[in-house]
Amino acid sequence: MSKKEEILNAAIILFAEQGFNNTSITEVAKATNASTANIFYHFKNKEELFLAALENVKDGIMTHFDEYLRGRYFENGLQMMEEIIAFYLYLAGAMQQWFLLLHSHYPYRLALVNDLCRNHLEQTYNSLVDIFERAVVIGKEDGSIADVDSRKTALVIFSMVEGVVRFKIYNLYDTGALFYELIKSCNKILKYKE
Amino acid sequence: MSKKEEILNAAIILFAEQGFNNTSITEVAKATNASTANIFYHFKNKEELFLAALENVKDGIMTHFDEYLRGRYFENGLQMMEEIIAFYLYLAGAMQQWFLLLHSHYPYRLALVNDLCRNHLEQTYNSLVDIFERAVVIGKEDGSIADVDSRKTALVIFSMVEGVVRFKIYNLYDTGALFYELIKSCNKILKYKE
DNA sequence: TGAAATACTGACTGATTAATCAGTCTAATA
DNA sequence: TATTAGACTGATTAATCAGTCAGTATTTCA
Repeated sequence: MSKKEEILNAAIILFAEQGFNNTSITEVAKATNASTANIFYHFKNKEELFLAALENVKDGIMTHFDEYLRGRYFENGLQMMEEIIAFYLYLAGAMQQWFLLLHSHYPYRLALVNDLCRNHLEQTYNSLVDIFERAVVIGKEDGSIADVDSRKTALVIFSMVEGVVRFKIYNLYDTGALFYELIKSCNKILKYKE
Repeated sequence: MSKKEEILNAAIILFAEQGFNNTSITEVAKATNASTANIFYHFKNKEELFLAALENVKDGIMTHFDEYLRGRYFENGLQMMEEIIAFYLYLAGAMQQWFLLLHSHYPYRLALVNDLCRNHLEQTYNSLVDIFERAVVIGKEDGSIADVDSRKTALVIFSMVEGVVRFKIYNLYDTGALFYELIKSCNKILKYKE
């Protein structure tokens, strides 16, 4: 791993755990045995380091999902949705820094004035909702899912899962005990037509 | 309004919009035409100011919900749940600063080392989930809601609503268009037994 | 080997930070 | 009117911050 990658990985963890404004360049430097000047050699300024971290998180999530989905066979759309949710919750636990970074307020504030930041966030979320939507569309075709609005239903289920992820990474509720309830609720939303 | 209350209100807005670490005491002072020294006269330090802000948010949410629920009549538990969700989303829009503060990472990090902070967060969320649970229990009694696990179902629905609130305050998706889908999904979760 | 490009550092700067302190103002009361 | 307590301020501090710069290692390749 190059020094640049090392700095980037340390930045992701520190920004995620302590926030952007509470993480100093000196801390990132100490964590990687680099000088502060070296960090500014690899990254123009602190904001650009954060954007690189956010992009890295985006790529990481996408790569993991692509790898998970590639070549995998699902019985039907409903089962696909269940497994996607399970994988999403697994990933949020295994790569907690990524989701802490995505759940922090800073990038959303930055996105209001920085196009690159807005693009990273949009791409991340749209790709994820797309995966959820794909499961709904497939399920509607094979009959395992009722005739619902694919996009909106995918969004509601995604927001439900994101709510649980937030409880998990913020230590609010024991989400392990909530998992089966989440899957059951998802099933009801998808199976029944109202 | 006393100077102390004025400072507290400004602090809530600034902490919510910019985060704890990105808000300086000087900013709070400027916003209230006070000296920085005066802020430290009313609040021991910056952290205590934040805790006072968090407590104020907790009290505000509780007061608004108490007022909303007091004397109100609901047809049945299912309808009560629908109206609670609608009110929660209304409140999250009207008092956006409160929910921005509650969704920021800082208080959850502070809660790990500060009992008072942990208590504020626990009280806030437990009170809210309690309200959701009450609706489920009432609905199970009057037959409008199926025989589900009251607490867990309340938690899943609450996390779904919190997910949508996050989308709303972070400007991620147009949640107005999602509202009816949210209510429909909630209905399915509560009406059907699996 | 030597030169050029890349990677890296120590020392520094001006700005900003939370917090302190000695002392002033104001309003109520005795 | 004199006393006093609470509210408030200006000036200051030591520490920390992001970012700069001149110069030194290290690597690459002709």
